Amino acid sequence: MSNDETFGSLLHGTARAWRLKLDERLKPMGLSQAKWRTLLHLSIASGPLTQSEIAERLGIEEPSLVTLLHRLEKEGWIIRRGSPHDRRCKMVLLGRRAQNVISQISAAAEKLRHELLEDISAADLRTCMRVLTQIYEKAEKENGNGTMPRFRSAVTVKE
Amino acid sequence: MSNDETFGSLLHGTARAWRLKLDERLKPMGLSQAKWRTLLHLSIASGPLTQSEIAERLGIEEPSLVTLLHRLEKEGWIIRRGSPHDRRCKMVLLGRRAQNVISQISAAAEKLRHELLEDISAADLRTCMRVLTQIYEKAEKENGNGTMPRFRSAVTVKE
DNA sequence: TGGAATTGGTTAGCATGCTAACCAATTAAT
DNA sequence: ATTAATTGGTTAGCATGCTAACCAATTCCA
Repeated sequence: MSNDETFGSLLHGTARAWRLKLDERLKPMGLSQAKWRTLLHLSIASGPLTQSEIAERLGIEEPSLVTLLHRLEKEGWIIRRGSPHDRRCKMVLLGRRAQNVISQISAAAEKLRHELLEDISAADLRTCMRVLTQIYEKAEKENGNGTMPRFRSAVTVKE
Repeated sequence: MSNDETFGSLLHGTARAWRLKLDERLKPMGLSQAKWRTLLHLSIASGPLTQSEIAERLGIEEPSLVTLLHRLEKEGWIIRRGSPHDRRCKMVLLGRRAQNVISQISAAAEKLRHELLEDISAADLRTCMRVLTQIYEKAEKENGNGTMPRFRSAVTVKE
């Protein structure tokens, strides 16, 4: 009868476990996932980003980002300044405090990824990523939802 | 340099897309994911569950469940009643309203699962589930976290 | 060019998760 | 048996997500 939600549950649970694990490690430096992901995207970008650009990369809605940025700003992680070109926009850039920990964030994320994936063969990992990408694209399609994060040609294994 | 968070991001995004898709379909009947999952677990269980049992199955903390049950109770989905055996416990059972939609919930969940997975070969799906299970177990291990949902021998494909 | 549509950001109000701190009931230990 | 520890549930307070409604600036088009 298949009344358990096997795959969805597994997918959800695994994503959650991964997130919790990283949160747990980054908590000592005062960062949650929402925060460190924001900082990481800012550091990867070439130059400051607008809020809508950040929201799009994080895959969250603008209003969610607003409060997130409020917290980050209040805690000195980022700086917001108006754009001279478009007075609607606010450019977001990394504050002093953030610049000093970006490398630690990346390192921790990478270390965790390595730990969690080390036992998995490259072939299996590729298959898994391909399947996830397929599911993702299927779920996103005809879904009207314009704020999902984009994945580049994601089938690239770095282990 | 691998400064993007490929796998974690993909995992997270896919889980999110799946969840949003189902939420979207169940919203018309007044149900969010947290709610329908609770109802489904109650319907699967043989007899009423205590709150801590539900929390464990959902993989959330007790306090999170309290407010969730409050909402469900207020809306007539469930009933809470004290246990005669252990006066600390509250038994939770499905209300009238829920009994009438359980089958629709399962059907919608199953339909979505089918849609999202239909293009994927059984072998790939098995591989993917095995990988996810491995990651899950690794992430959960030495993690002290006692409230993660348990996955049975999850490598069973139902497509 | 001047009104209409779009875009960027905000606030308000809610849903859903968390931890910390607590009470009451039960169970374990001495 | 009485105290200590554990367990089930709650409240308080916060973090993080959402939609709806809104303002202001920009862009589009007739």
